Amino acid sequence: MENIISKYKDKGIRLTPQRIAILKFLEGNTDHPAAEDIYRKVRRRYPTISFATVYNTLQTLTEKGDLLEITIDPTRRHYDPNTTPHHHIVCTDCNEIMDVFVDYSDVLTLPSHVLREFKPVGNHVDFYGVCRKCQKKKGGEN
Amino acid sequence: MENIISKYKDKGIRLTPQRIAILKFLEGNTDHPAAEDIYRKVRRRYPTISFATVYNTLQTLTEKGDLLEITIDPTRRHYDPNTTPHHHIVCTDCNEIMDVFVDYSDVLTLPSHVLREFKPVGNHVDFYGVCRKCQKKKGGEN
DNA sequence: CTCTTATATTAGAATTATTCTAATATAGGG
DNA sequence: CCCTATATTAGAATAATTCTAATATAAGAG
Repeated sequence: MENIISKYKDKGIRLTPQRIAILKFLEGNTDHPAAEDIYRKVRRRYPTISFATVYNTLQTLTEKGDLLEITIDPTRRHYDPNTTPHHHIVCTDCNEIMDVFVDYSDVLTLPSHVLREFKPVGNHVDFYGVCRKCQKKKGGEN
Repeated sequence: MENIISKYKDKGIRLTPQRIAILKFLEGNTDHPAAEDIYRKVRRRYPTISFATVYNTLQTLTEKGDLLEITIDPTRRHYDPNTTPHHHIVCTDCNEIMDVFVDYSDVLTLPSHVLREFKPVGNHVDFYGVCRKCQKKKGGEN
């Protein structure tokens, strides 16, 4: 936590108690929370926190490059404090998301006619699968 | 168009004029339209069509496996009538989406600890880049 | 060709995620 | 300890999608 504070002291972002709570919740979190998950958790300690604060903070962190927005669930944005390049596998049944730490950048090459139209700046692989819990659930349905 | 009709005759989906109009709009379309794009277009010929009809039809087609939902723009779902496995590159500036027809399945392997938790069923690569139009626009900003 | 009914369409309301607003509060440098 | 630029807040606004329940119709049966 001290590290969080020192990390942001200079970046021109004010460390309010609400922001510190959000940062603490996010730090090391691998659950890929949505804004509402963060709101629910932080509200336990700061009952008057508003969604605007949560969204503002998430946007600020994203702009500073300390948070990634994950667009893999069509119903809501998820956030990932791990900003090292990595990928995700989502359960097609329950939408659980797991990290995939493999660097595919060498093999994800683009054909020249695409490169003629786009200057690539990054990539992200969405894997789809069925998690163990849902495999069991489905097996039981037969 | 005859092909569309015969294609759906048996599938247990009724061919209403609205659905035919949606199918015709989608057939061969590579623009990755959102529901609203489809609604606007079809409304020109069927001014009373409702969003419910558009969404219902898109869902039906998706369930029949004849349409793909693309989750790459956090603000809305896009649809792709090309159901052969392929990928997309999105402009980070204007959100234009272009198809990428490359089969990466051989190289997109997953580590064993992921395979222990998930049974993979597919994958999709999101490439991010800047399209030519926006490159020019940005160049002009300096 | 007409009847029948299961299925589709419709207008509009409801829901849900996200953004906006404008009034109030406060972090943190001086 | 002040000052003020920035943050927080409640609540309204917006926008995509889903729901509802009344009405219409595709298409198979006769």
